Amino acid sequence: MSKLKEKRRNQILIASLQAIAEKGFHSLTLQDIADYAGVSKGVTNYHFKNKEDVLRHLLEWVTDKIYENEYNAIQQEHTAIGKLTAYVEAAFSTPAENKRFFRVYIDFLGQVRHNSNFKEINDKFYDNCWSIGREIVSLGQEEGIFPSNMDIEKASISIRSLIDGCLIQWLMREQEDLHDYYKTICLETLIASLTNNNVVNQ
Amino acid sequence: MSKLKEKRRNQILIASLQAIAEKGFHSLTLQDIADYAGVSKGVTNYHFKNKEDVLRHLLEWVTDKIYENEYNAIQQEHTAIGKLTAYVEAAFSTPAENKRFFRVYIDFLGQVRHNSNFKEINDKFYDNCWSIGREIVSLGQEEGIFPSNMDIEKASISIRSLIDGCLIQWLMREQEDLHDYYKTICLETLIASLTNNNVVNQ
Amino acid sequence: MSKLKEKRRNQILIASLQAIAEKGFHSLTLQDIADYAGVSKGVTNYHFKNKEDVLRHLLEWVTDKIYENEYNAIQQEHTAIGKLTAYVEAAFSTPAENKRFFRVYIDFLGQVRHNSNFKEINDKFYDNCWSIGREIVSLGQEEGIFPSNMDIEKASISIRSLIDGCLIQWLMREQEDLHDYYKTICLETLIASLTNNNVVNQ
Amino acid sequence: MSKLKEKRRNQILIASLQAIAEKGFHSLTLQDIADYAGVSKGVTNYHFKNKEDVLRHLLEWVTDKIYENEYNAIQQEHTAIGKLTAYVEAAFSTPAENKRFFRVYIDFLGQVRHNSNFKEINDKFYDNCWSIGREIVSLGQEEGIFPSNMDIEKASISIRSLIDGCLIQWLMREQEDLHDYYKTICLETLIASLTNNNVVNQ
DNA sequence: GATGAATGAGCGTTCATTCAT
DNA sequence: GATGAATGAACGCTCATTCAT
Repeated sequence: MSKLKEKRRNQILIASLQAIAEKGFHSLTLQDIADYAGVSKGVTNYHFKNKEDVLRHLLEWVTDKIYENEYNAIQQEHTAIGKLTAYVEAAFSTPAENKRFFRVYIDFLGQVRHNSNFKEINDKFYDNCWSIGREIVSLGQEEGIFPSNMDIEKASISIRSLIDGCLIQWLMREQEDLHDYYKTICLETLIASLTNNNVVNQ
Repeated sequence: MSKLKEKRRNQILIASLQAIAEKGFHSLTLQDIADYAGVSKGVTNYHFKNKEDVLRHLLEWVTDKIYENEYNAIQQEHTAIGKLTAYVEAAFSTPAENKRFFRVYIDFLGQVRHNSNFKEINDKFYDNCWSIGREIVSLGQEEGIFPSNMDIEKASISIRSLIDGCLIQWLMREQEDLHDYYKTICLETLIASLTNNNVVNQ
Repeated sequence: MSKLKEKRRNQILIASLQAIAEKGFHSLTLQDIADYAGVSKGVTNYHFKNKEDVLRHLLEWVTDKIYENEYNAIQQEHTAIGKLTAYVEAAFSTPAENKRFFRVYIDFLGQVRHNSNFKEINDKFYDNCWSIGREIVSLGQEEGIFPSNMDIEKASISIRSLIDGCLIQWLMREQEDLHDYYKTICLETLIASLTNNNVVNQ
Repeated sequence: MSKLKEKRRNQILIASLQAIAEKGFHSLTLQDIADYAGVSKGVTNYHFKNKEDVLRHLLEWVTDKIYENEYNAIQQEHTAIGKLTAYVEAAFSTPAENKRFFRVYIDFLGQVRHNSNFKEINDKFYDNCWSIGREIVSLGQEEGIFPSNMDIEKASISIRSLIDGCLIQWLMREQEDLHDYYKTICLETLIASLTNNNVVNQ
């Protein structure tokens, strides 16, 4: 595929992201995408097989972006707590960024069970998230601040679950000023659960 | 409102629940509702203002059901751990029940930000959930198994976040056999985070 | 199916027939059908599965009408030549009627190879036509005016082929005044071929 | 027009013929033509005014090909029956060739009445066919095997009608193995009708 | 000469909503 | 109370045509 075509496709994906972020997943029309991209109605179908194809690529793009952002963040830190903090910071990002990306992601969740392509992409996203969790937990165990008998798989699953759960609850409440509050809750709860020596996650 | 009218409305709501559980939120048509309810197409519009009105009542009904179920469960227990366990057990319910109710609830989440009625209902649901959390955390502090300086508000928020996060991740993976696994992870993580004496949730 | 529904469906079929007769098969839109039927655009899809379903029923209706008309005509006569004459007369009908029905039929022919439903209906039409031919040829042989060793199958095929060939050529020339001329040619050629004692159709 | 231009136009016409033969007249797109011709999408509009212009030239090309083939065939023979046989042989050609050319021709028939250009081309084709018929009938009368009082115009019209009628019926049945059967029926019927001394075509 | 990205009118189809019965 | 026929706006999608390169 040519550079130009690739650029056009990205332009359409970004337009779709913006359109969904503002108008919502379910009311998204091809006309919306065209309008946000500043092109004509037919362009989307010219560059993508169909609307579902756009959404699939968008989900992949969004989850990749979220993961990359989080992955890069934890690489900057070299302690378990440092990485964990960076992870949560990256996941929460800023209120604006979060709405732009994570809100669109939530819209996709409802579609996962109706679209195996979406499910596949989400499964990959989970895999990526768990790998971040494993990296943090392993390091914490090496550092001796996390119990050595802690089940890494379980822990990484619970980390992502709590992050998603907190983000969703924050987003649903639509109070931007609670952003820091939820971020703190998320991080504190993670630290508490991971550093408990009466660990049950075994 | 007459008993008959009330009965008809419930019949329609249950039919809608079933229809969404099987066919999905976005492909739900009034014809579907009528088919599942075994009535004619016009009935829905006769008993509800419009489709959105049905969905609003359904969301209310579903969140009430989820809450009631969880509330009743914790009333059976009289220790913090007992109540917490009962809470998670009730939230996870059975795979089938969970799909029936929580999957529909996830479908609604994407709509919350576009519909203030939906948001209001979800806010009420959160309030209810937090009250369950508060009850458990308070009792745990009285029992002395949870740190006395733990922030009850934060703890109750984190409890619900983790439950929702775990449920969503489990549902998205579509592997029924992981139901117990996720339930265990959820409960163990909650206990670990709540019983940590190096508590940071303060 | 109720009487009323059946009536509506017929109304739509007749509207489609008229629309195709005037505007052509390929430019026919659901809006055209609605306009000709004097109803709204959605009606067609309410009473038929889709556009193709309308066309299928229309082809069946048209071929049935053509056959019935021809069948009834030959029942009025009791000699081979009388029946043959009646057959050709009925097939040519009047210029107006012929345009209304046979022109639409020609439009369908191009679709037969792309639609097995259409092919099935056309095959049935051919079967019906051949049965008329067989009846005439058998009677002619009994009367002794057609060679007794004439192959009835072949003869009935050639009869319908000539009728269709003449009708198509007449219709393509779009000279209404040639209607009688072509009808005469068709009948004379049929009689000539069927009464030739140096018969080769054996 | 330059040789190159002429060559390109022929390339496009042949590609169109192939595309229609395989995909059908109504689903033919300019993209199809480009694909079959192995050129880019814009080429067709560069060498032809528009799509209809391509089809017009294609119809002309196809009818000319059919006629030429038939004309050349009868020039090889020198008796009426020989020429008639050669005519029918040429018209039926082989199953594959017939599908390639005559099936496309049938697709055009439905358009004739909506496009005066198409009609003109078809009228010319009929003229050519009738001239073949006249040549055969005249020779047969000279040879004394066809009645001298036979109407040459009528006879030539009936000859082409039967040929087209038989070809269409054979094509519609989509049974390749009936090719010889229909060819035989066509020829035998023609001979029977033309050699009948009780001739009515007068 | 040739390309193929872009356009936008127009298609078939869906479906919430209305309303006569 | 209940029905379901009818409506028509709005959707995803196709494709002939245009035109900058």
